[in-house]
Amino acid sequence: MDAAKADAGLIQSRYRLTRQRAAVLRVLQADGGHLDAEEIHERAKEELSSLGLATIYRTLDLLRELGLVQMVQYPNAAARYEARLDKHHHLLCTRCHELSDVEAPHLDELVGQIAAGVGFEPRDFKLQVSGLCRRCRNDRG
Amino acid sequence: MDAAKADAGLIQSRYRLTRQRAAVLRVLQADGGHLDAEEIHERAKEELSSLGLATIYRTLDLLRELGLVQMVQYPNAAARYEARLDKHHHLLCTRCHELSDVEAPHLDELVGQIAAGVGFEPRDFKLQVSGLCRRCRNDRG
DNA sequence: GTCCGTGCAAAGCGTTTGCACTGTC
DNA sequence: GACAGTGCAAACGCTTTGCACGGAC
Repeated sequence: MDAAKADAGLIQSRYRLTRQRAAVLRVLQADGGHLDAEEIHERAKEELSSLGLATIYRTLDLLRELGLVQMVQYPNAAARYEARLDKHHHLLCTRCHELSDVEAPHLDELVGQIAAGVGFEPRDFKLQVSGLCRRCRNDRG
Repeated sequence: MDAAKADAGLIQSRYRLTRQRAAVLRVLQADGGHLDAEEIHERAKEELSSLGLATIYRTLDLLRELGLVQMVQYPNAAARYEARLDKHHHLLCTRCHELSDVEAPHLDELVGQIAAGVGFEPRDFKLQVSGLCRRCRNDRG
């Protein structure tokens, strides 16, 4: 995949592209979901059994710094990571705890307006919505 | 203050209004800001020196359950609590780490639309914006 | 040979829990 | 006297760190 190669190149431009780092990135890009450090560790170990959890955390920091992964943090839960790069937001189902992605087309402007009103210069923002996902809603309100 | 009395009444309706609980609520209502458990502990101890940190956490859970306080959670930081009850959102300055409040008038509708688009039933949502506050922006971008 | 990256284990931090005690009804 | 509420200390879960080793330049 071209994207994967580009990402590998980005890592190499500033750091060594080790087997460990490649494995973590591969896991995140393959899954497309929202994995926590331990889940990433499990999966990456299938490929590189000696891999330690500390390396996962260090690699995730690095990938975040390079802008290759994003982190989502919800209360009372481990941080979750995703390779998805485009601007998007999260819907958390309070029943099945599934996290899904949505785009919010006009939110940028709205945030810009809100921030401008109080002299704040926004650099990034996250919308986190909790409620019931389609499935849980049908299963039983 | 009437509001304080009403809140005390709400606690009493389901739990005992102990000196510890009153102290925590008083601290939060007096400050109006965003304090973490340890800060609340410090301040409440001025009033009740024997107070333990575990009680602070237990009380905050209870006040949250009663809807008297809200919690804000940012990555790599202790949870912060505030007595403010109306719907609002947060601006976090990445330079001075100050957290400030804003209202987002038309956000409800937008969130409703976004969620409806994917069959999600929103129950609550939070917008968290990071960037530079007015002061830090002037001090030096 | 230097230095970056790693694995392991230990430490760190905010938070929660177990338990015996206390005060209120 | 029952029981909700408390303080203390220990345990918890996620994450970070110290340190000695290993491998790439």
